[in-house]
Amino acid sequence: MSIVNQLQIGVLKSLASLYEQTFSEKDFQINQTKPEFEGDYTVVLFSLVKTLRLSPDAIGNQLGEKLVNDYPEIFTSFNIIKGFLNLTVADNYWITLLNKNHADICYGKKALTGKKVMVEYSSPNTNKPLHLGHLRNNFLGWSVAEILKANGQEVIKSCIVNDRGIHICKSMIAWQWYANGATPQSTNTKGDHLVGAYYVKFNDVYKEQVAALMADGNTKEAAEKEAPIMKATQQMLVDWEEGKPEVMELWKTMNSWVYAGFDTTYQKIGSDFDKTYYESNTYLLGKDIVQQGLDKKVFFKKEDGSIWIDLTADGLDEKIVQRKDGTSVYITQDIGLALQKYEQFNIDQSIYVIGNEQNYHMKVLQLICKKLGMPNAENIFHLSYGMVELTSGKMKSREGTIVDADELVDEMIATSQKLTEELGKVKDFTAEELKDLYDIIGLGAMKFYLLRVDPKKTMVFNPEESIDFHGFTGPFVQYTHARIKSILRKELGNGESSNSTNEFKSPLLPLEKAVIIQLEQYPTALEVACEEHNPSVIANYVFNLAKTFNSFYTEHSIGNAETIEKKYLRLQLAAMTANIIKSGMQLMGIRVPERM
RNA sequence: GACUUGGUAGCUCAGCUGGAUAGAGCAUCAGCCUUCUAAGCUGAGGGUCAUUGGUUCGAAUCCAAUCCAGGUCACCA
Repeated sequence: MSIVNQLQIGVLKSLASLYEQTFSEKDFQINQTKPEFEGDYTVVLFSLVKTLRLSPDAIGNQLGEKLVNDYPEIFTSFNIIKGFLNLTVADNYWITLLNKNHADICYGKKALTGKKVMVEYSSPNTNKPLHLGHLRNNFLGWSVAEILKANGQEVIKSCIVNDRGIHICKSMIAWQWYANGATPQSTNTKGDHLVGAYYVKFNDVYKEQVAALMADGNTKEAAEKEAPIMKATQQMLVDWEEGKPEVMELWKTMNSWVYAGFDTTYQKIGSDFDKTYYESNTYLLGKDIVQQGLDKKVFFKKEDGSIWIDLTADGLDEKIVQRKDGTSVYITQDIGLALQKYEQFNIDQSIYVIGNEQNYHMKVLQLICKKLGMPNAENIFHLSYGMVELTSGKMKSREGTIVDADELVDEMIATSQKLTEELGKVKDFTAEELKDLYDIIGLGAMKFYLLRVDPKKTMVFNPEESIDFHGFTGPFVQYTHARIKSILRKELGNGESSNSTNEFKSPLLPLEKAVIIQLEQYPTALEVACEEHNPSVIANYVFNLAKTFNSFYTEHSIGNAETIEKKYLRLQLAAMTANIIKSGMQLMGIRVPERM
């Protein structure tokens, strides 16, 4: 149990016995004591004043007295300043904590809860390569999945691939017309980039054709409809739905190129999935549900035969669920897939990592599922994240300001290589070790940069800032880890960590204590990150821990500590810091090097 | 227009279930490498927490209104 929890319980018990009144944790607040005051944790007394009709000083004195008396192994002294009861936690409490947990690489992780969750993320389209926005999505989804696991949940990572539809046909037509049979092999191009290039080509040609038609006197609408390349694309979609062999073959071939490209990227960035859905398999799902919905009178049919749901009573609009020609729309297959997920995997919760532009759509989806009486419909959770913008504004494909994922990854790795070479600290590494190190640092910097911001918020990607490896960055944290490891190697060899059960007689120094207090908070940070589905909680935690440790590190020597007891204490402290840094960074998919 | 999210230092972001003098990184300035890795550390300057009003012993935090910015409101996905 965390120290804050223990204090909470202690205060509750003390209040009950002192005043014969029952309180709840919400009746008072516990904060970490501000550095300018003496003490470690603070109980804010104001909120108790009214109900107890006593002065803050009186309450504080009685409460402080009782706590120190009843829990001598935890609290050693207290002081009261202006309604704040500051308690000092016993050195022994911290030392015991260190002794017990310094070598535990699972510190903070929770036992299995039995809860089963699916996290869907990534959701790429097979007509263009991944970009910066996908990276935020991937890192977020992956990290949230790991955070849930660390909190004892069973997680299935899933991905829905958007592999069909008019946009896919666009790149297919353009390839057919202009590629002369070019393949990834013949052009030495990554498959997803090759296909993406023809998607761009489509748009260029389309624009030209529309302009030409308008010059001939057509209206804009007519021109957009009549442009030959668009007509051909629409015909191709019809052919695809009918399963016309040559179209299917082209579709399969081009998709296979894209998948090969995606695989390379996913492998590089460390994204993986337990289950992949393909829209070409799921787009017909949900059709029978439409009929059920009609029977249940959740849906209604309009005169033209289209089927709708009326959500106006819930403050939303009417929404179509099936076209008049009987074909299903986007939301229909989403309903079908949502149901399938629950049925196939028997999950308790379904998390969708999708951009906030789809907030309305996801609200509608959940509401429809509820109205249909689907089990667990209330456990559909949209993890809505903000867009990534550039310092110059939004990414726009038309203006060529899309930041390509592969290029960005390469650039980050190149930067880490350059910096590593300049610093020249790992000259004895083999070529293989070096390559691995550049990956660790470059990818670590990128993931940290994208995960350190609250997912809900729109964030700005600044290229110069992203390749700065100082301050609030992944490499800073990695560096702290490497420095600790270097000490541990020197002091302990490659053997076990220090596990001496010395009695530490000298009091903890402020910086020693500051580090241990933060170590103690890791389990709480894990819980918060889980509840909020928010990896930035971990990023901030791990950064602050590293910063505190670095202050300690420059001020006090570990190898040449004042006494042998101090040396062992500090070795434990360093080891535990390294373990937690490693564990926290792992939750974000970031590796930490032994040296850098 | 309706719904929705946001507005905190020059920039990027924490803090938001109300508590002590609002924090961090970058940038700027001044220092610290013959002792465990300087990708580090110490310090300085920099704020009308969008505005106005309300609730409260106490408001960046809660409520209301206003201003500004983003998103959505498709028989697109």
